[in-house]
This record gives sequence, C-alpha cells and structure tokens, in this order.
Amino acid sequence: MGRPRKIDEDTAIDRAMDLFWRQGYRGTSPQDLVDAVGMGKGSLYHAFGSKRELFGRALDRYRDQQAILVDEALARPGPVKERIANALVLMVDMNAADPDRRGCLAVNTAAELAGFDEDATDRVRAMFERTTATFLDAIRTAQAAGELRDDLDPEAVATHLLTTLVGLQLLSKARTDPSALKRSIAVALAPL
Amino acid sequence: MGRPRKIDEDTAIDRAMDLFWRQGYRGTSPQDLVDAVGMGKGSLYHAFGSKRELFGRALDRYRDQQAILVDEALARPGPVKERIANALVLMVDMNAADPDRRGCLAVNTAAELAGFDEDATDRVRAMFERTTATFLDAIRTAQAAGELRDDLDPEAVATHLLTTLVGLQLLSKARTDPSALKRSIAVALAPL
DNA sequence: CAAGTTGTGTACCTGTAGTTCAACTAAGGA
DNA sequence: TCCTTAGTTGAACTACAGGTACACAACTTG
Repeated sequence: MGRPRKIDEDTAIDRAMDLFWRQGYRGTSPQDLVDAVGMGKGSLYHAFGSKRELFGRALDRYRDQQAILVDEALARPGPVKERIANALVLMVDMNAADPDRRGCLAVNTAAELAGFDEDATDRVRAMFERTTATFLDAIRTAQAAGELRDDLDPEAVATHLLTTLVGLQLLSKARTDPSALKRSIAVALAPL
Repeated sequence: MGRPRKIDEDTAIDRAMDLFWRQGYRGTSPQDLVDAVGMGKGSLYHAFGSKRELFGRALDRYRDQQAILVDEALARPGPVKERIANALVLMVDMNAADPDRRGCLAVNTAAELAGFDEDATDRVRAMFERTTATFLDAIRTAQAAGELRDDLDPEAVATHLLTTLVGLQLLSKARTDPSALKRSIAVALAPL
C-alpha cells in the first residue's frame, strides 16, 4: 500500500554514507545529500527525519560493511601474523589509491564528533570494540594452536592492533608516504 | 604607532586555537571566536583576515607548543623505551582526564580537512614528520650508545611510534578504556 | 596639537544550513 | 470507484555562517 519509493532506502543510505565518508558530518549539507541521493529534500526528510538520523543509519551501514571486510581478511588461510600484515598493507594501499582520501568513517567520526554527539561516538566505539574482538579471537585461536607465543596478553595485543589500524588509517589520510607506513607494519607486528 | 591592541595577537591565537581544538574547524563559528577571543568581529577579521587564516595561525601555534612537549618527554634521563612509554602513558591519562576530549589538534585536523584544505593538511603532515624525526633521533642515539638493538630499522620504528601515538590519541578521544590502551603500550614498544 | 596610522565595535549584507509545509501523485483495498 | 496510505516535489522559513563597511577611538610622530 501507499506510493512506492522511487529510490529504495538501502540505496539512499549507501549514497548518503559515501558522502558522509568523503566529507564528514558537518561538511555535508542537506543539498549535498539531495544531489547525491537523488531524492527531493522533502522526501529525504520524510524518509529519514533529520540529517542526524540519516547519519546514524549511515554509520550502521558502514559497520555492517566493514565488519565483513575485517572478518574476511582474517578468515583466510596462513599464519595470523601474515594475515594481519596483509590486511594492514592492503588497507594502506587502498587508502593511498583513493583519490578522495576518505580514510575510515569510524575514525573520521571519532575525530569530528567525539564530545558533541554521544550517540555517534557510542556507535563508533562499538565498531572499534568489534574489531578488537575479531583480533582477539584470531590471537586466541593462534595461541591455542601453538602458532603464537603463550606469554602474550591477548587483550593487550588486540588493543595494540586496533591502535595500529586506526593510526594507519589516519596517517594515510594525511598522505603520509605509504611505503614508510608499510615498512612500519613489520615493526608493529614484531611482537607476534 | 597606531592604536594599541586591546588583546595581543598571541593571546587571541591561543584562545582561537583552544576553540578549534575543542570544536574542530567547521564546528567553530565566527561568533564562537568572537566570544572566546574577546575581540569584536570587525577587529578579528581586521587582524586575521579570515577564519581560515586564523586557523592556520592556530595550527602553527599548536605545532610550536607540541614540539616542546614531545621534545621534553624524550629529553629526560633513563632508557629510551621507558621514556617513550612514559610519554605515551601520560598522553593517554591526560586525554582521559580532559573533560572536553580534545585529543590532538593535528589528528583532528587530518581527519576533518584532509582532501579539502591542502594547506592545513600540509601543516599537519609537517607536524607528523617533525615528531617522527624526534623519535628517529632518539632511536639512533640509543642505537649508537648500544642501548637499542642495531638490527632495527630506525625509520620504520619511528614511523611505527608515530602510528601508535596517533592511534592512541584517536582512541582516547572516543573514550576507549584508558587502562586497556595503557596495557597495549607495552606491546607496541616490545620491539624496542 | 594636527596629521597619519592602526584598532575597535556595530550594523549590515548575502548565502546557505537545516527543516517544515502544502499541494499533489501513485499504489492497494472496501 | 473513491478512500486510505505512503511518497514526491518545490517553495518557504528562520537562523546563522562568514565577511564587509563605516564611523569612531587611541596611540605616535613632527
């Protein structure tokens, strides 16, 4: 019942997410959203309530997409250390190749909105915790298999990996020399 | 000659810097600046030209203040590893204690403006390079003194330390559990 | 103290952010 | 068929962003 949507909700959120990712929350105007999404302003507000709510939806969507990527990267065969190294190198390369220098939406949002938008910050922190949990899982599994030393504190290592991930995302964004970043990854993973 | 300034330039820039630090560039309005700096709008624009230029001045000021802090932290006595660890722990604690969750202005600016404001990004990258150089110096000195293993690539280590620094700043901002972050510092410094 | 120089505060301006509204359109069901 | 439900468009609206213009005030130098 009712008139069918011209642009379905998922498509709209995808497009909005891409914009917020590239431009940040405050850097994205309603008009930008209208242009990118392809809906009239009225429809957009009718469908999503406010810019803020749409941003929340975009963050959730990003979480769902990213979770898949990190999980995939760690689910491959081979030694953990190598898998993690490959994932980090790939990330740096992707960032270096991205003409928009989007970096990571979670990182960008933390920098932009922590202290202003508790809801957004909570979502971002949840993403970080999820990634940490994924690392933790991989580390514990590797330890159980005797692949990784047992005297390492798995939680500390997982947090360290998150810090490295986040730091690399940020530095990539600022166009730090990618090859220097990639060389440093070996150092970051040396404790493993 | 001419009428003396009511508020001297340095004071004005300090106050502006503090605002930009807390709220970001786009999150700070001319009115906010007027209120915080204590000059009328006319004077402010007369003195600094534009919000953008004032922001540039604020970034430079931040660079000068931060350079001192990092240099100080590394100039103390004791083993390098310990000095770096102390500096990182201190940073996490300071961030955790900061009610405004300002984080690091350079990090925030990279996240907010990379890709939009090349001038600001350049300044931020210069700060990052300077910090890396400081780390590099400390590492090389320690290696020469036989305090640090010689088989480590000093540049890769320095970049790794920067990544860790930046990552910790960002995660602190998002209220990641400070004790977890501090525990991870030991892992990050294990290669040393 | 006149002249020149530099800062100061207020008022004003243009454009856009973020949102709401009213009138209209396309479906399904009684 | 006409009513209900859901979507659509574009105009309208208020507030503020970012900046300019102007008349005036406070110094320095001669």
